[in-house]
Amino acid sequence: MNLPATRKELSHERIVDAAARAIRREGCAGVGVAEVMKEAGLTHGGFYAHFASRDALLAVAMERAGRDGADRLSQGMAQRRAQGASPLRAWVDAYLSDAHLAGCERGCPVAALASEIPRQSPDVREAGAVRVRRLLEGVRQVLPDTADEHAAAAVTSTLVGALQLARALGDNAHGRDVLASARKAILDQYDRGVPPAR
Amino acid sequence: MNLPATRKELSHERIVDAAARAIRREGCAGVGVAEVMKEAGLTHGGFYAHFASRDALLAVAMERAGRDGADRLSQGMAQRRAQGASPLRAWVDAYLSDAHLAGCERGCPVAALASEIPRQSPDVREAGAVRVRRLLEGVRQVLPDTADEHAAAAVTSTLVGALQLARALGDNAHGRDVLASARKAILDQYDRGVPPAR
DNA sequence: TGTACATCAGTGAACGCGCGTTCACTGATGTAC
DNA sequence: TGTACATCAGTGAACGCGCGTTCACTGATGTAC
Repeated sequence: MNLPATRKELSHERIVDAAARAIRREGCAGVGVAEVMKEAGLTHGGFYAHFASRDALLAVAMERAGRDGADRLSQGMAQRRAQGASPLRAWVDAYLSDAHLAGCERGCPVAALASEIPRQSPDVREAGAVRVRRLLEGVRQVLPDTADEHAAAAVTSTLVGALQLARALGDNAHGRDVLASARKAILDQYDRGVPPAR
Repeated sequence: MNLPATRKELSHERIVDAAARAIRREGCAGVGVAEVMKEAGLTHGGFYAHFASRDALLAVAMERAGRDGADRLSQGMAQRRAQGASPLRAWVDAYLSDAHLAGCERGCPVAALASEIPRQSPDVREAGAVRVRRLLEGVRQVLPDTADEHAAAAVTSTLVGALQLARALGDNAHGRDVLASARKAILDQYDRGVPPAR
């Protein structure tokens, strides 16, 4: 991954990174070519040397946002794991954290964009579907072996839904209540055997 | 409600109804003044005799979509109640039905729009927050008395999240799996005492 | 009941702006000898 | 090592289109007498 990196490749990285933030912050419809290029320190004219179209950028941005979101989530998880939390508890706490509630721009693109995905172009829809599948897989891996086959989909639904409802409520205090409720429901049902670490 | 109804009031109804469908079908960004007016059987020029701006229409459309979605949900619930299902089971089955998965345009606007709400104008955000609160309240009312104070928020999160993930997956078969998983998780946890009616 | 007029609801052309996309051009980087 | 040239990456003006919004006008509805 850390190959020589030409000047163009460095620019490309900055564009994708800016777009991955913009798509989560502004939504698919809010991503503008000129704005993204400006945020990458370039002018809009050069865009089409990097991407065939705005839609092509969106698909790549969706993928990048997923990996970036997963990275941040892993960091949050690692902290809680170090404090003795089970994998599931660490994941849930990181996903439903205040930082994730407020930090849409750096968070999970599924939570930030889920309801828009079905309305996007085929490439973007496919990239979105991949992010959903990855998220389901990630949750499945932190669930205890005792959880049945349905658990991952149900838990992922609760996580994504809770973050969206909390954000949609606007009021941060009510939003945090929703996150806390979802957290409690998930852990009561799937993390009973493990004692809370704190 | 069934007052005389002038010609203008009838037109107004048609505009709001068309917008309430459009906002769920196309998303907030996809609602166009001209398209809505056309769907209402009018030309775009007359729009500003009915609304101060496109944004004002969106706020009203959000509210109307919520009531329309609740009406449809009630119909689906009534059928299942007649078959002997508990209120919770009837609600969950109606909300996670194949009809709701496919029929975004006539369904719950929270499921159709949740991730877009935080990015809308203040009026639309407020209308969206009201829809979320109403949905939470509706779920609370069908939960058994034994459910704790957190249950409504957790169950609502699961319902909304499941529908969005299912739609985002694109593939209807996988989508139905997600809905079935969410349904099972909710009913196992909150509807244990009541025997399945079918 | 009939006529003249005022008001109302809607029409459709036009305006202005934002945005995706194109393209001729520039300055920098790299290569040949 | 130095010079000449080719290629590359990015610039910024311009184009075209869609869309929200405005407005002068029209035809229909309702009212006064």
